[in-house]
Amino acid sequence: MPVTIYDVAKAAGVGISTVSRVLNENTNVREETRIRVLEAIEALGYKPNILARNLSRSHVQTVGVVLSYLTSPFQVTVLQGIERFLAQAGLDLTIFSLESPKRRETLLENLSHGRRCDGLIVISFTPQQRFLQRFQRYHTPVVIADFRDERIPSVYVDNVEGGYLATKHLLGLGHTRIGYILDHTEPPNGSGGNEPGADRQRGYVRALLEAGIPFDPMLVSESGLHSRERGAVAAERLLNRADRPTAIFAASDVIALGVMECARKAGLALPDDLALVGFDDIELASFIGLTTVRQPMQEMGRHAAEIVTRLMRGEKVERMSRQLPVELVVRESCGALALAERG
Amino acid sequence: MPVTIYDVAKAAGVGISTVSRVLNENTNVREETRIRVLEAIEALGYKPNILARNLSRSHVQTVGVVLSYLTSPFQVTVLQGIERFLAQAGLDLTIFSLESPKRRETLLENLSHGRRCDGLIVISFTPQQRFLQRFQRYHTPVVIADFRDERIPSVYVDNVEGGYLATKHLLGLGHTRIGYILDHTEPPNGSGGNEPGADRQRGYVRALLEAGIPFDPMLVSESGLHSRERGAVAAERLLNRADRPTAIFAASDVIALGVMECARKAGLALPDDLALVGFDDIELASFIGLTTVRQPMQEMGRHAAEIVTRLMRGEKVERMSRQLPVELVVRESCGALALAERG
DNA sequence: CTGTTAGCGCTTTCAG
DNA sequence: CTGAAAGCGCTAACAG
Repeated sequence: MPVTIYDVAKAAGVGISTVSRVLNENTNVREETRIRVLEAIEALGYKPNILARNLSRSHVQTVGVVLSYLTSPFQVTVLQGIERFLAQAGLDLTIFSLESPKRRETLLENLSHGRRCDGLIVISFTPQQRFLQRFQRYHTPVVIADFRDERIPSVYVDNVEGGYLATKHLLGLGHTRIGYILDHTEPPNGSGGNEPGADRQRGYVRALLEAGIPFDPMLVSESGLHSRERGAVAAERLLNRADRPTAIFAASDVIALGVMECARKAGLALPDDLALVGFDDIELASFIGLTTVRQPMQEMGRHAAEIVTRLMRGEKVERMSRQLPVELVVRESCGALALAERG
Repeated sequence: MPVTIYDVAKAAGVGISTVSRVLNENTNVREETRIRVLEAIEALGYKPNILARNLSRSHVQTVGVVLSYLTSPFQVTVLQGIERFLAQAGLDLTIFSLESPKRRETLLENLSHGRRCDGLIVISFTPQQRFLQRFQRYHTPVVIADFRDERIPSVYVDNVEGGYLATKHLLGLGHTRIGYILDHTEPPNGSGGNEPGADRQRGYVRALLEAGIPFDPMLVSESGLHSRERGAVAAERLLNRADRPTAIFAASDVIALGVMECARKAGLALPDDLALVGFDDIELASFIGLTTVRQPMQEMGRHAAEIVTRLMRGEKVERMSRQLPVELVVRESCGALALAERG
């Protein structure tokens, strides 16, 4: 029913390959013929069938993005950066949300087989070796955002530096008992790479040591996830101690939110009773006046998208992996939002 | 290079159509043969080529979601609901972010032509008639979330009721000068349908009238977008008046955030100097203790996804359009986050 | 420059 | 039940 390349060819009085040529902007077509074909296309309202084209070219003009939670402001912001780049590049973006670690396996299993996308961007984790190999066999480039892995192109920040900056700031404020809350130490599926949370901890420890303060493992708490609830629970462990810290460095703003919530319940006022520094600088941070370490989230996405895109086109990419800068953003440390007694 | 259906057929000593049959779980295959084919598939590590399958079946196993901003917590939450449903249904999800109204035209233009997705979910706006027709010609079902349009399946809430509930609550608190901030009155591209913001205003007016308070147009302010910044600007117009309102109903939580920011700058304490009610109940609302009208965002996404999916399969859908309930969630109205003087 | 022809890998009649 | 063969609509050699 729909008009095909044959209809156009017939209408223009040429062969289908000529139509294909003008469609693909191949130069080997006489201007005159080109016009004629274009007119036929216009007249018939012809639109190439993407499915057929995909099969022929064996690609799908799509890049996939694998992220763990659509609920994470950080990941969604990275996604924004990716989306913008891809949109102007004329590529489709399909998202795969993990939600559970087990889905990660099965998803990657599927993804690495069928040609569902021409390139893949993975946010905040690194796929296991076998998947990487399979993607390679299919010539599907994979790049990671927010995670550093020597094996594949990665876009990340200097998390050690970030942790250092945050801690240093707290130290500068006169704090000596500084807690640290991270998501988790162990990579969920033990597949190499540098966990951001662990790196931030290294920076934290380094700053401590430089200031002559011994590292106290009891001051580190794991939340498991980057979520407010879990952050609050992790904070509670720290804040319930007799020798509770006077300041906390949270590995993400979302966790910091949990800390705030916990502090509020405990009747601790920020920043007087408890100083707080987050990480990421999500949109919300400026609203609540949270001091944090800013990561260029959109930029990360943009770079990752640019890299996969070029790799997909077979272009040579100069810097396959890129480290982006972090920056400490000092705010009133939630002072603007003082506590009020609950009803 | 990769193993095809022919390789499997040869290895199993059958014809390719038989392999195809077992692949598609067609019953007309002798159990014995089936096993043999399955073994060959296993042995060769065969994976069907999706591109070829797509061309043959002329579909892509993908549904597209068109949203205006990936920065909108509301839309992202609806997206979550969609994603969950689609993932378990084994369908891919590709997202199209608008960002600018002009992109909307070109995007829909493209989308409505090529078979890039088998179904489409549009969030918070309604496509123009010509696009709808084109999608219909291609048998691509379109459903809308967060917008009601008689022409196509829509999932929405009773916004009039929502506005009524919010206003009624404020009235109950003793307020008589209640402001209303909405995104915009005019549909950006004048394409019919019921604008949520306008409906909420109807509920607002109704509540006012019922309480014997005349509707004052000067108490309504437009922000243009659902954004904190724009919300703050719109709030400023209201709050700068000599006869400023003592309460504000914001058409979204994000706008309410802007109102809070504005109030903070103006030195107004919530909820004492200014009462506030938002709309949506985004994740953040509970954190800051904002009273709001909850919409079941994930549910909206889920329903929309379910409807397109069934429509794609040619199934009959009982209720093509669905209205979901709204609910007033009373919180301390930001009282928990009292003001503190700025440095 | 341009037309012919052979696939891309799978689904789907249509005969056996 | 099963195989042969004809597409799906487009791209890409390969001859002119």
